[in-house]
Formats: sequence, structure tokens, C-alpha cells
Amino acid sequence: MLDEIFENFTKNTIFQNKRALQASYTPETILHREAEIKQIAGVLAPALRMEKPSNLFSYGVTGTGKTLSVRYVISQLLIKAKECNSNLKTVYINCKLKRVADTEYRILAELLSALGRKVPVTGLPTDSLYKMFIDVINEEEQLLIIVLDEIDQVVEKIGDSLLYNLTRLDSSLQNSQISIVGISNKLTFVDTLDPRVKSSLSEEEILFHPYNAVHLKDILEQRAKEAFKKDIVGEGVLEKCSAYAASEHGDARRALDLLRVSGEIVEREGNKKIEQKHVDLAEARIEKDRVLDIVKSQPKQFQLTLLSIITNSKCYNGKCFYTGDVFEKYSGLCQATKIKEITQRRISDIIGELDMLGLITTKVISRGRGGKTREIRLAVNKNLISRVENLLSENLNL
DNA sequence: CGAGATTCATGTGAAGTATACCTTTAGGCTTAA
DNA sequence: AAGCCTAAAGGTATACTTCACATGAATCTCGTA
Repeated sequence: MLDEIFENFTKNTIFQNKRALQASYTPETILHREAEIKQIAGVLAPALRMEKPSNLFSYGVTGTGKTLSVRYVISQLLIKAKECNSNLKTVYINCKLKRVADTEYRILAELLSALGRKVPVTGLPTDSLYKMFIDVINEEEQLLIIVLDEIDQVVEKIGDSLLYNLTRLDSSLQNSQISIVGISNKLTFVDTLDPRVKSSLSEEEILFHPYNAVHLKDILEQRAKEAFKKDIVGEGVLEKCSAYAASEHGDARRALDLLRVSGEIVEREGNKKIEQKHVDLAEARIEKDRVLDIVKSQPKQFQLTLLSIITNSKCYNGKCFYTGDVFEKYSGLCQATKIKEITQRRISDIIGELDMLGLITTKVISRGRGGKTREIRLAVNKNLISRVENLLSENLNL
């Protein structure tokens, strides 16, 4: 019985190089981003002469090739730097990763470990991390380029003191220099920063426009050629993927995901041809995986809160409800599960964080004499709700 | 009837607490000269 | 005497609590027309 399954994977594989469809893959040529890449290269090029490049800030909605372009330029830069024997180092950090790089301390810890210093997860004062950081950099004459991906997420959470400190770090460095490349999905992000940070961080700015459907199709074609064996992709499949993605603000990552998951579905079926219907299946599948992954990775109290929200959402039949309702249900759930109850103050914060994760939408409103509160609504696709609910109940031993 | 006061339910900020974890330090034990 | 291990002391980040104040429009109050 298993033989059959394994057989499908060994013999019948339709993929040639599946990695080409992953978001982290850097193709040899990057389509439709020539201008931006040139611009980035122009800004960073002084690094080759060991001169400090201007801090760079690039922004644009998700899946517009920001990360890809920056990483590409940097990899090329590193190659050149080796040729010229200039001591250039680069660090890439994705600040969004929950519980890895979402506080000042953790980001610094990530920076340090990228530079080869082991740092404990807790226990040290943040100041001493800065000192260590300075020490490491000062050890030898060098130029460091720090790429902070999705910084908008962190700044929203912990404020801009980290950025402020980083931009000012230069003054305490004798031998070395650092430049910062910030990447943000939010277009308005810079405006929320402290003016001092703003001026030094965005000495140079690059705006990434969304891809249109034609661009997306070019990209998909390029990747598909690399990823699949011959004659796997059926008629209209690429068009459909790009159309889907284009309708969602031209998100190339989404298009690639669609294509990849379509491929996986076909592979599992044991077929050899991707057809349009598979793209529809993939669409549903991706959404499901995304939501379930997020939910699964949440701490217990978050899950409990979410469960309470789902229950409420059912009661109110899609209508919105308020913080008090959520807390009441949550309270009941705590007693049922024997989990330690948390205060409403904290639940309020958790609701805010769930909002940031995109699982719910909230809006602070005043109901006049009814008091001020949050209007809460579940933002999970209807046919997914029960899946999420089951997952939660299971996780919480209900 | 309308302006200003009141009110409600909770947002929001600051400071404090518990927990888990880190480094340093000092004492005690072992080892080898 | 040197080397190693262990436990205690002293310190931090994080998740959460406690306390206190801020919010902002519906509703109430009361003076006025």
C-alpha cells in the first residue's frame, strides 16, 4: 500500500527543481525590476571602496520583489567585494518571525549570532548586547550592511528606539561603519517614525510598484521552466495564477505559491498535468495552511482567546461583538479547561495582537453611553472556521 | 430646546510581580606535583 | 597549588497583573426661550 505512495514520489515526480518556486529562491535574472536593482546597487556600491553607503529604505506591498532585489544586489556585492578584497559583511534579518526577532533584544541577539556570537535567549541586559555588538564590529576594520526585513512589524510593536540606536551607533565605532537597509510592506511606515530616525534611515528611498498580470506571467514562465519537467503545465494555468495574484495587489509570492501548490496537488494525485482546476484547489489550500499555521503557532492564551472569539462570532452570526463578550466567554473556557485565567487588560492586548496577525479585524469605537470598546469581527474564511475551531479544541484538550 | 455635565465600558499607559534564564563568585572537592 | 564543579547571589527579559487615568459619543440635566 505504501509502495504506491512512495512510487509516486520517486518515479512520477513532475518537479525538476522545486526550489525555483519558493519565495526564497533567487533566479539568475530578475524580471521587471531592473530599475530598482540598479538603484539599489547605486546606493550600495560605495561599499566596495569601503565608504559607507547611505542608509536605504525600500517599501512596497508584499510580493513586489523588495526582498528578492535587495538580496540579489547584496549577493552580487559580496562577490565583487571579495574580488576587491574589501572587508564587507552583510546581515539579513527578518524581523517578523515571532519569538525569534520581534523585540529589540531578540533582534540584537539575531544580529550577534549572525556575526558568530552566541547570545543567551534571556538574562543579559540589552545594553550589554549593544556593547558586544560594538565590540564585534570593532574587532576589525569592516563595513557592515544590515538588512532589516519587515521592520514595520517590529516598530509597530516595540517602537523605534532600536532603529534610533542603530542609526546612532556609527559614532561609537572607530574602525568600522554600518549601513542599514530597511524593508517595509507598509507604504506609510516612514511617516510614523521619529523625525530623527526618519531622516537618517531613509537617506535613500526606493518604492516598489506592484507587478501587473503581464509581469507576473513572465515571472511565472521563467520559474516554471526551471521548476517543472517538460509539458507539465497545462493551458492557461500560468495565466490563471497570475490573474489571481494580480487581483490581490500583484503579489508575486502568491502567484508562485499557487503554482507550487497546484504542482503538489497534481503530484499527489499521481497525474502529470497541471490544469486550471488545480489552481482553484491550490487557492483554497494555501489560505487554509496559512491560517492553520498561524493558529497553531500561537501561545495557549492566544488560542483560548481566539476560540472565545470564534464562539462569539457564531452566537452573533457574523455580526460584530465587543471585548467584554470575548472576555466573558474566555473566562468560561478557562474554567472548562482548567487553564489559568488572565486579566481582561491582557486579553485586550491579545485581541490587538490577533488583529495584527490578520485573524480578526477590530476597530475602537465609542458606543456613547455604552462606553468605549473594540468592535471585533472574525476575519477567517467561513468554510475554514470549523477547521480552526477543531484545531483549537484539540490543542486545548477540550 | 440646546449647551454643558455625566456616564458607561473599556482603551491605554506606567509600574510592579513572577518566572525562567544568564553570569559571576565563592566555596568545596579532586587531582597532580 | 591548580583545576574543576556546584550552588548561591545578583541581574535581566518577558508575560502578565495592578492601578489609575483617558476617551468620546449617547444620554441626562437644567437654564432659557
